[in-house]
Amino acid sequence: MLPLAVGVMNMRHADRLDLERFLDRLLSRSILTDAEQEAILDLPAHLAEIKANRDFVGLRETVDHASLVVDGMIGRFDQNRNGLRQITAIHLPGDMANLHSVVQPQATSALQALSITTILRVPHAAIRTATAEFPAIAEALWRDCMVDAAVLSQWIINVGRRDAQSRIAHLLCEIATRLRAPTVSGSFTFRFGVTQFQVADAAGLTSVHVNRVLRGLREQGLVDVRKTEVRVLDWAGLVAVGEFNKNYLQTEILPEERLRILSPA
Amino acid sequence: MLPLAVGVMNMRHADRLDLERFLDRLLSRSILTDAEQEAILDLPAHLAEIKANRDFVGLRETVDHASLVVDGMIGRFDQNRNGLRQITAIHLPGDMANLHSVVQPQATSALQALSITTILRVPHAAIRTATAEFPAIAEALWRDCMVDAAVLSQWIINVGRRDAQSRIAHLLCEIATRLRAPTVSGSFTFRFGVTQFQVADAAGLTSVHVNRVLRGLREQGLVDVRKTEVRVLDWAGLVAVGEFNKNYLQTEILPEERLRILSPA
DNA sequence: CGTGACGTTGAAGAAGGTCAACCAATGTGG
DNA sequence: CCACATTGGTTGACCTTCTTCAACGTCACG
Repeated sequence: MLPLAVGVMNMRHADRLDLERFLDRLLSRSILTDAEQEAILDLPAHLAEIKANRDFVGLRETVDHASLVVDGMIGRFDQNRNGLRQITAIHLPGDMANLHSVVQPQATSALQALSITTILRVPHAAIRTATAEFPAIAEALWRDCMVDAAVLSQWIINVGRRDAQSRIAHLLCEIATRLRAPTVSGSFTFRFGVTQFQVADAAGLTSVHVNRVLRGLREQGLVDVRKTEVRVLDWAGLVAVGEFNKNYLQTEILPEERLRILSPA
Repeated sequence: MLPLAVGVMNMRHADRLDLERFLDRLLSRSILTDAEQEAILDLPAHLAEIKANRDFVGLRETVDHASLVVDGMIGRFDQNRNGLRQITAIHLPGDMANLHSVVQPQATSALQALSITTILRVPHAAIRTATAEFPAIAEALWRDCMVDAAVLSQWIINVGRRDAQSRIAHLLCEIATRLRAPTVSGSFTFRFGVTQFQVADAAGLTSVHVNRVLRGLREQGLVDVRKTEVRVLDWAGLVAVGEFNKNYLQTEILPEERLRILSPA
């Protein structure tokens, strides 16, 4: 029996670590008391593994849990009548991929793993119980959804008003920043695991053109995008080409700027 | 003193009517008790008139009130380094243009009136008081923000994966539907007041191309877009060209599908 | 009756898409 | 361990869509 018990212990420990990452994200913008933080870490959850290119939430499906990304990447997909696909959002480890489903359980777009991905499913029921007891948690979750919305809105200007090179550079800058990669002025590397097809779906381009643009970026000494990793060669240059300004990601909110408005601490 | 008193009465009455429109919007998706509804109708507010093309919320500005559109149209603007502008969202009468500012007061994009517009400013402080007393109000507001986010995500597939004709047709269908214009199968008309420049900024095109596409739509007998109004000639045709499916707008939620999850009624 | 904002049109060019072929890496079954 | 299939990447030739630039038209308003 011992090995099983240890296994369960490890499992619970791992869940808590992943929830901690989500909690950190909330705490970077909102203020929560110790009891509230504990309530989030105590959320029940179970791990699941999703194979690449598999929808795990279908269009118009009604879900009863939110999905915390643990490892890998998830895309939100829509498509037009010709079957042309468009990724409208990308979710990275630590993100709750469909937090909005807590108040709006019917999905308006599909969720698909971009590469093999592990998620932690958190039941809506548990989240609702926590928010009912602690309204400040609802506020923190609402605010988190609003950060996602700000990212959506940048995505619109990206596909609407930037050329292919800028667009892809911006996308790479955003992912590097959200992954908290060490964006030093020189060169650094982060894991990627996304095909050129998927980049095309995110940028609203064809994979053929993505291929050519990536070559261009490589030849200019800005980035080298490989199948498994991205090697940034000139961060400052990439930021300039992508017109990237990380302000909208709201990752660097000072402690005194964090908010708690709907109920006193 | 009488005329003044009547004036004030009318003023208060008018405010309440406008808040009622906002409340109707909330009630179409959320369940609120009589007391909660009353709390929303009692929100303090004051009218303001905005001239066309005037920013009334600047980028990175911190606001202390939300803006309910009473009449006219408001656009959310972003722009790239070359000054190319992109409208990322349009707000119509009955919409709270920056409801998200309640939990996130620093604006990540600017708000500008598209034509002469009157708004009702509702102080954050009052909204916060109402949500603190009634958490279900917070839930309804959060859900409303999520509908806006679903619209943003459709906007991405619009600019990312549709050609100019589809894109503009989709935009017109969305506005007609959100205005609750009588979208009968035949022809009907709705007020517009948006220049071709602004349509171009919304669609991620140039105004020259918008002009040509509008001519094409007119010649196909689908719509006639004038300066002051849009005359839809063949709604079904326009919907087909724009690949428009109003599901994402969530305007037709049945009473039994409306939600109230974070606190009991 | 001018002036400015908006709409309209044409000609030329650039950005990106389409089609098609081929290559490289990985995985799989015999 | 090899033959083959599959997936993703690379490249070229050609074509379409949209942009750019520039001019001119038209309507409303002071």
